[in-house]
Amino acid sequence: MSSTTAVLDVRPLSRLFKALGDETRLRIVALLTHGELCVCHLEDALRIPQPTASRQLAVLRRAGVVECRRDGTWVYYRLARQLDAMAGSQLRTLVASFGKQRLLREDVARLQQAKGPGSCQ
Amino acid sequence: MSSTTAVLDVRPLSRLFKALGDETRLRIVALLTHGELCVCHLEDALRIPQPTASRQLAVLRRAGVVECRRDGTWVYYRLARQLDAMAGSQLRTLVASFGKQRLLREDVARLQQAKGPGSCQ
DNA sequence: TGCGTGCATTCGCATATTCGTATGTGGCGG
DNA sequence: CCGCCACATACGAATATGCGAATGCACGCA
Repeated sequence: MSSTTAVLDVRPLSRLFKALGDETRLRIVALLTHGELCVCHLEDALRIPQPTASRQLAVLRRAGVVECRRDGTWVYYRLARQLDAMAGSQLRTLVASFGKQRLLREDVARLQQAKGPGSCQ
Repeated sequence: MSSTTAVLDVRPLSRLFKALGDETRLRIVALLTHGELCVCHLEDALRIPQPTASRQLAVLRRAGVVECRRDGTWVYYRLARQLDAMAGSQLRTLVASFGKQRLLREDVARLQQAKGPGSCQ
């Protein structure tokens, strides 16, 4: 009856957008679009200091955008599967857009092979 | 050669996400998904004070998310066509998601007919 | 057990965002 | 011309967000 009741919960979506509304975080997501990366890779690729990388990754993690996996000394980040349907649609659209950026793809490939296949040693 | 050069300009996209990263603004966009509305409609539907509506609409306008048209005393807002390709994709995905929300559609329809067909008189 | 490395967190400060309140502006009617 | 209406904008206070610098923590290794 009343249109004041939340007929649509926009909170998951607004949380996603808030996390993506920062250039550094968006560049991180762009890189992760092409596969998982560890923090040192992101620092190198984006030329950002280590605490910045770590902090922005924490923001993305708290927003459910990324998740991480520890492998010995290194921590690998990847995009997380979205629980909210609309958030999932938006992130899939974003991944599709970034996937079309050839230069970005090449950047990531160069980055990964420069660091050796699959690790940071 | 250097991967520091901005291989991908994320600024238009981050501007869009920053604008959408607020619950009130996202609810406004959700309503505008179904057609243009004047400010007083938005105030009523969202139960927000007038300066809040006006301010958030200004934020959306400066971010290029919405545009407005003056009709006498009233100002009608609608979603704006996106210049940036990736921003356009995101907004289209959002519109598609919101369009599937039946309750929201009904809310808007009720709102518009309660206010009379096409104006605020 | 001590040290180095990769990553996370804390602190302090500068800047940005949000909201309520008050005020300004433009258009219409009397 | 005056007053009303819809809407926009200018404050000021509270809160949030950003970064650099420093510190903490976990893991691997000698």
